Amino acid sequence: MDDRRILQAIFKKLLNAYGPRKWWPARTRFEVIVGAILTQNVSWRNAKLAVNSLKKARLLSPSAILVASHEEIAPLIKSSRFYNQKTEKLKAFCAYFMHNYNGSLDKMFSGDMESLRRELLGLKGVGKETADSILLYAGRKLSFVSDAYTKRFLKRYGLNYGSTSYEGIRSFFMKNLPKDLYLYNEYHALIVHHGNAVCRAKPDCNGCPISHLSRKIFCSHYYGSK
DNA sequence: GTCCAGGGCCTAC
DNA sequence: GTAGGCCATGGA
Repeated sequence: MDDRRILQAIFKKLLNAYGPRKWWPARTRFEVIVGAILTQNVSWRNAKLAVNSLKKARLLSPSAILVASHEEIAPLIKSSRFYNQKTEKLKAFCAYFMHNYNGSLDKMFSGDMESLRRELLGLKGVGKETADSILLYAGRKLSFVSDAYTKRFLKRYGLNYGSTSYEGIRSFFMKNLPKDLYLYNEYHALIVHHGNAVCRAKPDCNGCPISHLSRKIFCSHYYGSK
């Protein structure tokens, strides 16, 4: 089987086993962006607590975040860890967003995807994973999200012998998957779910829905090799 | 008590 | 280009 077929077969098995993950769990596109920043290196549970605190304080809008002081925002997002840095990241994004797009998500996402990606990457606090999450889950753009889970996933199942850098992994998926938003959306979410909830809970691979598809049967605990 | 989550920045080499 | 320190919560 070539890479395309393997990726499709794995997706079908994951989707069948776990069902649609329905990402991103947010009510609005702006909430997706805030969540993407707040979930950096912290569990989604803790990030969500912070999002809800902002919402409760009526600070879940670009203009409100821009006007509010650091001292107002930071305590509200304490649960998301690194709250001082994340306060500045949120304010930096909102300043950029209001200044360049007048607070219009439609306007921001209307142009060329790769140039918007470069723009987002130029912002303080927006790295590759966050930029791609924003593009895919808030902008519905065909930008595949890679991360540490994806890297371990490919290693474990013996895929992608090429570059294992972030960009290498991203383009591996984008080259070998049909250009389908639903597929991009669910694939990343399923990899995270599989690595997080299942492989970590059952390190012996008992019940793993895709180990039989692996080129390199490697069922020891893949979290041992970050 | 330890470990680690849906990272990114900065600096040193 | 990459390795390491930093940021500094909350649940298991």
